[in-house]
Amino acid sequence: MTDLKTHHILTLSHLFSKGGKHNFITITTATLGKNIGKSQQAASLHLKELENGGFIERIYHGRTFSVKITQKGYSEISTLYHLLSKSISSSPSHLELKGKIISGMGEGAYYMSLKEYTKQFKSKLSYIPFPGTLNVKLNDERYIQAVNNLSEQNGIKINSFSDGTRTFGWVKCFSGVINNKIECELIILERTHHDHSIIEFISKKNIRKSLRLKDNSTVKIKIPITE
Amino acid sequence: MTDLKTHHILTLSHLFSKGGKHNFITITTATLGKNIGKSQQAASLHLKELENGGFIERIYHGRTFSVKITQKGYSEISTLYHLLSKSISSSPSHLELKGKIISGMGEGAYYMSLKEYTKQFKSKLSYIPFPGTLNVKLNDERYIQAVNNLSEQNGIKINSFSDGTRTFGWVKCFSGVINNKIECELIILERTHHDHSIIEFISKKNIRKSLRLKDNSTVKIKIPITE
DNA sequence: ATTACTAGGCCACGAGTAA
DNA sequence: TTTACTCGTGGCCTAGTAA
Repeated sequence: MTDLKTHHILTLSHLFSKGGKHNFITITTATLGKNIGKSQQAASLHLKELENGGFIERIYHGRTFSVKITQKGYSEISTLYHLLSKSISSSPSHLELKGKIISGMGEGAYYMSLKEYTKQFKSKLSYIPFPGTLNVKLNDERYIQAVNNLSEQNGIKINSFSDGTRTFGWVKCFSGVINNKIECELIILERTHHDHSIIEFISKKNIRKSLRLKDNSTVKIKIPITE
Repeated sequence: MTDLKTHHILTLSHLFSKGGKHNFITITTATLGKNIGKSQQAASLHLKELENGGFIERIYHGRTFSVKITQKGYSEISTLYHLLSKSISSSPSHLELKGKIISGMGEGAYYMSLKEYTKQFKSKLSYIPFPGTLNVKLNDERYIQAVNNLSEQNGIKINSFSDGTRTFGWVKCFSGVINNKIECELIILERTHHDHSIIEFISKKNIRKSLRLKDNSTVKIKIPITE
């Protein structure tokens, strides 16, 4: 009896937006119904229930009435608002991945060492990566999908370039931390189309050495999401 | 089919708070049910409906699953959040009163001219009021009730004092504007207990003269609410 | 343990309508 | 016009239970 029912949220919120917190506002059940996408009868019932619950108070002028939100009504909406606020803004705003170290073909290392890339790394990441990438195999579908989603976000963009013969694609970098210790960047390559079951990292340091990682070692990567 | 149903708000919001925006989170329908104050079955159904609606996506591992909020799910919660945000914060944050000018007994004018009051007015309102109060008769129950509510808020407090013989009560001031023109303060006196059908205003200027008001003239007062 | 089906109750809603 | 009643339908929820 004390809690606000979820189907009253829109109704109460509408009264709020009309200034019902401080003033008795004049409104008909028909227009209220239209505004909350329900019937006149539903609006009438909503008000009755809100009144019984102590969320609003009414003053009648013959058939019509004025309505005002009570302190209790305010705190209910306020509570909900802060609940959502928490959920949205202070929810763990990082992506967490787990996977195992594997050996790559030295391919990533080769590309990332090209001068046109390192120049951009230097200016955009403020460091020149250790020559070599760390390859991590994601063994869980949910991590793969999560990277998939991430890859559609805007990271730090390293532009593509051409040496006259061929084109080298863009690279998107997402800052993160491996095993809570080493700062690194997850790199998404233009050439890697959809398969993110193996991901690559670059860092200022030699990650493998710093963390004493071997093939098959498990690593945990946290990537903060900023929006 | 596209809109989020109100009874799913809590469910989705809970998934959010667990970090479900960026990660696939592992959760059982039983614990989810407990968290949203519903049964395990209801939680199961909610997830099914949210999935069908495209608000979440699931990955199954045998019987259990991981769940993640989709972009669509995010924008729904976000929309609701902003709706509430608008309702709460940018709702007309002023109290509006209407009433008619009446003549007082000169009583308020007398008290408010006492030096111990004017000293405090000078320091707390930055002006010494014109000697005389404007009395306004509120003829609508809703305005009276609104003032009733207001009187329980903290305005600018003018402290009570004693001259040795008797005590002069405190005065609470609420800044406002009469007829959109003259700045003034609604004063709530300690001695006025509950009846706010007649309210009094003080101002730097002579309100009656400035606005050419006579007895029975209708005035409109706006009092901003700051919280 | 887990998810999710079925059955049944209760409640929210809209149509019709009185006042 | 207005509010708000009654009544029927549909949908949300829980209990029980299968897998």
